[in-house]
Amino acid sequence: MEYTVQKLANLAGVSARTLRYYDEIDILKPTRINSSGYRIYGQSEVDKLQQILFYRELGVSLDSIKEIVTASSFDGAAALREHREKLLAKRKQLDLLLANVDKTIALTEGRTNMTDKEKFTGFKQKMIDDNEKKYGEEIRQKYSNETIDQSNAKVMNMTEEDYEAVTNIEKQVLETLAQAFENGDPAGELGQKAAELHKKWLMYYWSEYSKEAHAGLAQMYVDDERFKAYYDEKQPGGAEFLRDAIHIYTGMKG
Amino acid sequence: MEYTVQKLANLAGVSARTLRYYDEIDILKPTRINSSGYRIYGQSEVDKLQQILFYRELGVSLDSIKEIVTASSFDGAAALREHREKLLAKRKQLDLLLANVDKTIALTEGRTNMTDKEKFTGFKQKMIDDNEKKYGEEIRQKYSNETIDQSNAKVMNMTEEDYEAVTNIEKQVLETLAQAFENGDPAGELGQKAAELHKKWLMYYWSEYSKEAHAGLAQMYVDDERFKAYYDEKQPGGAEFLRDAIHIYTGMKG
DNA sequence: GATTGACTTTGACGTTGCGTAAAGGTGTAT
DNA sequence: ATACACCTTTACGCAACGTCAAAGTCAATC
Repeated sequence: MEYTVQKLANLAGVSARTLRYYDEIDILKPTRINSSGYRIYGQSEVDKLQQILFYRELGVSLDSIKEIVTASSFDGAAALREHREKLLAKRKQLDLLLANVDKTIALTEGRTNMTDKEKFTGFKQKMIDDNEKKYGEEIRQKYSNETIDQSNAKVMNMTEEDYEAVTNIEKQVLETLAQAFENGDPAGELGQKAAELHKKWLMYYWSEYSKEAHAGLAQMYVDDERFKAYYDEKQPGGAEFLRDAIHIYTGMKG
Repeated sequence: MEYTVQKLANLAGVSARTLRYYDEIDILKPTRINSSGYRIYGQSEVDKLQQILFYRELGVSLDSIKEIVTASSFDGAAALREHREKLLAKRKQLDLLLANVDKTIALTEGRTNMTDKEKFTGFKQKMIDDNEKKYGEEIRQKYSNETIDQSNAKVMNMTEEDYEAVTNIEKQVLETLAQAFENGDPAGELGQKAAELHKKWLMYYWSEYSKEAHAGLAQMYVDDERFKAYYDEKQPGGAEFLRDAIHIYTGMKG
């Protein structure tokens, strides 16, 4: 049985454009071109198309499908396992989004506009997510996965009062840091107060405290551009100063 | 505090390009342009960007975000509820994909290439999925959700022998249909045999049988281009013929 | 004051998987 | 002869930017 584009398209439930595109990207070529320039497909193309569409249904990219269907020696199972991991990650991400959306709906219901506090909340969440994306691997290597997940979970479960409190403490950290910076001594009273406030702030995110982790985080504030920018915003060098203060406070060097 | 693109970009953790793009699509304009043509952002822009990024994190499209942040009267909660539904649907789809991938991995493991039977399986699955996408709403209105879900579940749980059997019966349906078509009478012996075989085939997909549903499905074979193409492939008019035969077999008119 | 390096601008193409004309040729039934 | 349904290639459009490229600006350094 031979098919023109439309015939095959109807049979397979795709558009003729799709078949032309598959021809274009060398993923499925017709058996031959007839005298009028028409694409003619045969049985083996039908079979191949079935394969292609099957993988497509699984969400595999056409690029990957190309590898799978062209290289017969290609390890399809391995490709699928890899793809499976991606799907799992995607679903996890979706679950996070859903939790976030649910919470936001709960927060906004009854109030038409968001308060500053809520805006800040979203920002914090974003920072965590961004951080996870950019430095997820590094951080998850330094700390354990549980630590990170627990931190995220703790943020998710914060009450409104918690948010208020954590916002307040964060402000205090920055103010104290600014004062201490003028003073110039990380080991001084103000510097150590800033480190202590920072620990207090931290405990809204972490479920358990260790001096090592605290010192490590402080070092990250300097190494990680994002955090550095945040603490350096008022005074350049603020991140380094805070790190030094925390290292003295914890008695650690990172 | 005033920011240039990069400054604001660093603060917010996005790229400068993103900010220029947001300017371009009128979603976030700078406060002013300085004498050198530089974009200068102020505090209110920072706040607005936070809002934008927050919604973006939730997976809302920039188009929708635009509506949310520009029209203050816009019902953000309703938009989020709608978005939530989309996320749920997406996750459901993901779960289906995952189940499918898992099964495929299990099937292919140990065998390097897929057998024809398996190819067919994938194709059937694809047809079901496609059908669900294109006619999901219609069909789910005609039949109950449970009917559809059970059908899909039944397909998922078929054994290899089932596949063989159902493939065989499908072939028989088509052959008998072809013979009956030559004969010309849907009410004749062959036409009624085709209808009976079709019922037998159907029972591999449905968990319970009703004449009404069978007759309705037969009508759908004519109304639905995809199915029509399938049964019309050998003989144009095949879908209508089968419908008539089934309507006589069930004693229904659809 | 000239150079360097880090910033800024606009413009424009690339990404993914096709949808959707547009402009023209082909096949067949009436 | 004409209509109509098919086929072809070419090419823009979509979302949300990434990534050069070419050219101007700013602050610091030689």
